[in-house]
Amino acid sequence: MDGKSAQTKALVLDTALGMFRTKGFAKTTMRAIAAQAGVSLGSAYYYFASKDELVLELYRESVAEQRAAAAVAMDGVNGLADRLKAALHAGVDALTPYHDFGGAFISSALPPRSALSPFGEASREARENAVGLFDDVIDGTKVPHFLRPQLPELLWLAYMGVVLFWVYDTSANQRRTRTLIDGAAPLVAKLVSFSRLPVVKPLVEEALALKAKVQL
Amino acid sequence: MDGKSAQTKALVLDTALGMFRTKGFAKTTMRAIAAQAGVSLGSAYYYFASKDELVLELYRESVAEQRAAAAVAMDGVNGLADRLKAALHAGVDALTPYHDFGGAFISSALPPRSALSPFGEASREARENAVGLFDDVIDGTKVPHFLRPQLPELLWLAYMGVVLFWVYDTSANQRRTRTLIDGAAPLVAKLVSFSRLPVVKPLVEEALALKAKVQL
DNA sequence: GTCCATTCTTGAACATGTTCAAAAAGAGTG
DNA sequence: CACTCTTTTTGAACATGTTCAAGAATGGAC
Repeated sequence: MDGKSAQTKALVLDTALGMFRTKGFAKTTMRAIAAQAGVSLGSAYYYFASKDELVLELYRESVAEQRAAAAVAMDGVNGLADRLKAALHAGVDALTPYHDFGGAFISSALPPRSALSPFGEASREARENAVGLFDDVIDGTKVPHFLRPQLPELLWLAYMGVVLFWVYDTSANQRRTRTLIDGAAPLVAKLVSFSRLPVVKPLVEEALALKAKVQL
Repeated sequence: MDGKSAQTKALVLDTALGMFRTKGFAKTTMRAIAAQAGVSLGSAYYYFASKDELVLELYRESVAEQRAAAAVAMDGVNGLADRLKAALHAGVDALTPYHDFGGAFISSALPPRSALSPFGEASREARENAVGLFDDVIDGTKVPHFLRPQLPELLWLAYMGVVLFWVYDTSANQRRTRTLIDGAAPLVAKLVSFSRLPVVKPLVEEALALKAKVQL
């Protein structure tokens, strides 16, 4: 963990991320990463146990980028619908460079055993960061208090769905995803606001109870 | 496509599926499949272009099993909640042998480019079968007619979510998934029935419109 | 039966993620 | 410096999915 080794690790990581961005995930070979970084294949594996671990770093970086971009985009914006819209668009914007290898990412990320799994231990920090993004979204909006504690996580889950949709979205500039965001954000906001109504509230409470009961 | 070749193909497939079930997906090698089936590696690849294609067959088979099992389980059961519950439990039951390599399956299945993608062309037949399952579920229950055409596909989407949850569910016998089904089925039924109410209906209609607008 | 085209079979070769034992470099101790 | 222990580096070796060119088997046309 000394100066020298930390430098090498960072060098390998930067090289890898750069190559992922330009060549895509599958086409970027561990050998090529090592060569370009000027270290041996074995050295690359000394610092990163697997190619997936490299992607995990990318994931962390991307989550941080998304949160930062979302914070900027929401600045001065009021109301849940608009804040949500701004945050999601900013998030997707930040993801854009990775669209081409989104499939590969999902393939590595979703399997439960994977270190990358958004639900797993290794990515807890990143996940908390991502859920925190939706804390930021809610911040300063009116949310029924019985919903408040669970809402960020629910929104994060929904966002995972949006990201999944985005991965599949081959329309130019992912326009369909934009349409989805523009349509879904006001819907979610209405749903949240309607959750106060006597007809709806029990339903929502039942759903929340189920979520708690079923939670990992 | 003659007698002989069809036989060889079926032999390879059966061998593969059997080995997937007993050894798991990752541990089952193309070489081992070929050897056990008594053909050369190249021959196996003559019939199946990739290991994934083998999994696609497994998927097709499994969907058919799920639908059949669900039909039996729903026999004589009335009401959306109960029919849904029965169908989902039967579906998950049919999936049980595959739980161990669910992760591998997802990893192969979800990437958009994959022949296996549940949303892709190659699996259209299986998907239609799966959506048809939820046609069976609705059959004979009271559903608001403005919802009726879209409901099977929506339920299928939700079911995809349940399956994803199931893949991650490491509790004994996937008990958490069972809990989820038992809780979610009545919720969905209530939601469907409430969708008639004047407060809720516009929301649902907006959601349906968005779905149509965004659809692939 | 002979010939040709198609279908099927084969195993070697390839690419790439990963492992590992050995060696080199570094750091601390006397 | 000499010795030892740890950290780092290395490239060969391995496993496995996949490709491919060459050959064998098959089936029809004449």
